[in-house]
Amino acid sequence: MSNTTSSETIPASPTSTGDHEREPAADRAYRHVKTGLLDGSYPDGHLLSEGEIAQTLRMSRTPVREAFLRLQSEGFLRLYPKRGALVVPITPAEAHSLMEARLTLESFAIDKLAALGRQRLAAIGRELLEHPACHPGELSDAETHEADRAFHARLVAAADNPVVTDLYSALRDRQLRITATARTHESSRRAAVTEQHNGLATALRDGDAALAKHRLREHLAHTMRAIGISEHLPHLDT
Amino acid sequence: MSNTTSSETIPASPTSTGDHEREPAADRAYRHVKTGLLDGSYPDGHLLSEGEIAQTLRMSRTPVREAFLRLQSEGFLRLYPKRGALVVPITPAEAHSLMEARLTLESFAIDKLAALGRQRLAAIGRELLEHPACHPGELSDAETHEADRAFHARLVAAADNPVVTDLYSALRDRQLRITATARTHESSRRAAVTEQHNGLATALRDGDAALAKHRLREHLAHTMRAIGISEHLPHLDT
DNA sequence: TGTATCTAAGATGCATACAAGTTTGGAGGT
DNA sequence: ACCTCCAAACTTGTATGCATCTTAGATACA
Repeated sequence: MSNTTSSETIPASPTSTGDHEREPAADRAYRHVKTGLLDGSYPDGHLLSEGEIAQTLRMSRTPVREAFLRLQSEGFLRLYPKRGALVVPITPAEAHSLMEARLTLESFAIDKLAALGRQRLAAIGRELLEHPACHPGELSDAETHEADRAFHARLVAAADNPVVTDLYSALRDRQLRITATARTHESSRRAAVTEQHNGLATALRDGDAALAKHRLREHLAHTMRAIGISEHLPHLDT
Repeated sequence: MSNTTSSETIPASPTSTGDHEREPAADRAYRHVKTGLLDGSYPDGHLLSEGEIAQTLRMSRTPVREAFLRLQSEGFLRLYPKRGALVVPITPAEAHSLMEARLTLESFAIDKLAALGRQRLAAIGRELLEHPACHPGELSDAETHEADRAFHARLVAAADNPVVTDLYSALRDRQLRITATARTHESSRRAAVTEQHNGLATALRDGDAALAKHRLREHLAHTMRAIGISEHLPHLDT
């Protein structure tokens, strides 16, 4: 048996190039269900079945099953053997936990950048000040959200820790579902959020890690208030 | 169509009761591959195929595929379309990232407990002082490792944030693979590790969060040194 | 009415078959 | 010796069928 095919030539592209030339069925299923989850088509506690989705998308259950597994690992679904896929109910407690986790990881990024040197903080601060999320403009709701996501993702990525970056992006997806569910009129918050982003980026540019973390915490607390959950967040520095 | 079966009776047990009465094939496949990954049977860069594993375990590719998907989501494998499953190579950089992430999450736990009140810190400190990981004893390597894992997991769980607890447990599994790969004679470290656990628990019991975080950082740095990676970890408090 | 039981419907778990992409190695020309 | 091309042997992607488990609801009975 020729099983031990070790140390081959390194495969080229793990992530698809983004081209959607005949997208795999599993990916379509994944996107379809996730979209439904995010826009509220599948409410909390809803029980999905593989066959149901498969029929809708005109494909077999196999790729749908794969999509379900992915969504379970991301915390969106909970699979019950022989029963179905439960849309994980969003409790205020979970939303709170998510926010705490975000605060933790973003604070880590700031701390690490600070440990790497004030100039690193300043560099990312300057970069973020140029970011769309720091400038009011006529953006659609979706664009605004995407800008916000990119802003925070950029900060975390700057810490140059791929493990943390991955964890963080998974959290953001979950939070997206929460904010989408608790439909708050984004537009009214928008000005405040832009201002907060500016404040955070400015603190970074000035090399003030403590202030940056403080403003980050305020920013997240503001979001929590907007979606109506207890805005208390622990202080992460002694 | 009777699709909208919302708000059903809440399903009972998501996690199997632990009984292994005819364990599902997918679980067997998962355990088999993960074991092979952890004990080094599948070295870095090895290319696994579904069929290979399926043949070994005398089952079809379907459950093996499911196991591969799970392992990919946990960061052990990287699936290449039509090519195979690559055993993710462990680079020193990744080991470092993992440790930073662990430090971040465990430090969060300490901070949150401190924010919840000194007595909460003390309570978990007292509990951890009783833990096997704090007492030298005649334990096998596996038992020692399990105790260590449980010790840290308990600390994180005490912060009462399920999201963080989940993230942390995933990280621990990945670290297990690293320490298993870089076979260091655990036994020689054991006394020192036990001492470090004691020191950490004692600091917690005394309500000294800053000292606890310091000792945690030292503890993790010690581990990093033992497996031969750069032991530099950022200070997470300003 | 209330309750135990049985049955049918619907769900997943897994095996199997086939389609399609990728790699590899050699035949054949230069 | 060195390309070029092609075919066979891999791989995964997906569809389909059947076994099994779960559960809701009808039915029979007290």
